[in-house]
Amino acid sequence: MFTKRQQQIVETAIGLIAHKGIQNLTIKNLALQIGISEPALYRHFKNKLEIMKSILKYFQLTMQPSMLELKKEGKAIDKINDFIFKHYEILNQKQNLAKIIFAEANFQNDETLKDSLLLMMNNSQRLMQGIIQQAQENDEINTAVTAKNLTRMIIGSMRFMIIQWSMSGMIFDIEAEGKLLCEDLKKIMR
Amino acid sequence: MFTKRQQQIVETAIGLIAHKGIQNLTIKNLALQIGISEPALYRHFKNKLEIMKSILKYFQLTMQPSMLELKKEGKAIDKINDFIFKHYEILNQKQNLAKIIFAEANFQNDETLKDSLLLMMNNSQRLMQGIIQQAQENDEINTAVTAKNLTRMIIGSMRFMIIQWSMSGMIFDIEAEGKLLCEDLKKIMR
DNA sequence: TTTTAAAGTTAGCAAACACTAACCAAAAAA
DNA sequence: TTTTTTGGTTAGTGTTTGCTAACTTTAAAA
Repeated sequence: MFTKRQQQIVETAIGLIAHKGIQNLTIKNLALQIGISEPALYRHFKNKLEIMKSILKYFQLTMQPSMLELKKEGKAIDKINDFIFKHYEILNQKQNLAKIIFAEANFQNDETLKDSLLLMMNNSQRLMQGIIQQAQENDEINTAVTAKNLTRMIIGSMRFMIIQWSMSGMIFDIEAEGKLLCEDLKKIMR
Repeated sequence: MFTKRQQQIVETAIGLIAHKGIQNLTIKNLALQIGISEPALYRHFKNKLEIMKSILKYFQLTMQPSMLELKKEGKAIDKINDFIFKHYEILNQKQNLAKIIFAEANFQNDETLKDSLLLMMNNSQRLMQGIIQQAQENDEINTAVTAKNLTRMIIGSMRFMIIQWSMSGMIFDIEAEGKLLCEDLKKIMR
């Protein structure tokens, strides 16, 4: 998928955006940070847009393990529980990624970027909603709240917690706090 | 607070960011859109950073009516209900603002911007959490879920819905959908 | 009526931007 | 061993960026 150098470039790019926003991602800064010249970057990526696209691809690859939790066999509640845990575990390991994964604004300048981000967002939302819907039919999850809104509460609260975490300078333990959130989410699902 | 021209500049700037991200907000684009020359802009704002700061001020002023709903006297559930309704009503009227109000990434390039955005975010969160906490003590709201996490679910689901709305091209009726979300949020609070 | 201040103009500047041309060294393939 | 490919380099391109100098018009104040 990515060569070692390409992965380094993508990860450095994510770091630059995480630190000072998309306007901080310039070819010059990227080359400087890595310690090679600007033209050398173009041996690994056609242009800046391709780097941006690769960041999204990197998102997808990195978050795949947590998505897979939702695709396993088993009880809906357990799948959602494992999804949340995996999610926070990964983002705790890749904190720069946590800072920009929900910053859709960074990918608004190009239509193809915007579209593929929307696709990723819709995929996870649809998957979660499908699981909840089915579990509601099986009487595993409370039907008082619609599947759509329950999905919004779960994903929304997860996202919001991650944003609070990254904006506050990662001062709290996201995995511990995520565990507590997960417990409370289970309560409203029953 | 703002002169007419300043307000026009701020609103146009919000429109530019909403349309193609922060990288689309340039002095040239701004002047072009308004129909004046670039140097004319500098008669109204010292520099670009002051325009960015004014966008945040404009946020605050615009969302004040919905914040005030939380400061009224009355039942917690009613206050939260009115807060949600007002929120969606305002953002439905100012759709460009809806597109960027939760796009924290746009204000990451400057420390002072980042700080004042964090302050605004924390304020609304603290206010909401305080109301819920008190209502839990009065047995008005269910204590099964902690006030902190209930706040995350409410604000998180609201934010997520607005992001879905703006990214999907505003294809659904946010006020109607917000009403349904509000009903479901009330259910989990009881 | 004269003076002053506010708000506009054209022309242009230095720095930053994404990217290219041309060349070179080292490693891999033939 | 020769050839080709890969991944670097220095130097430089044209364009865009935020912003300024200097001048002009319009309207309010004296």
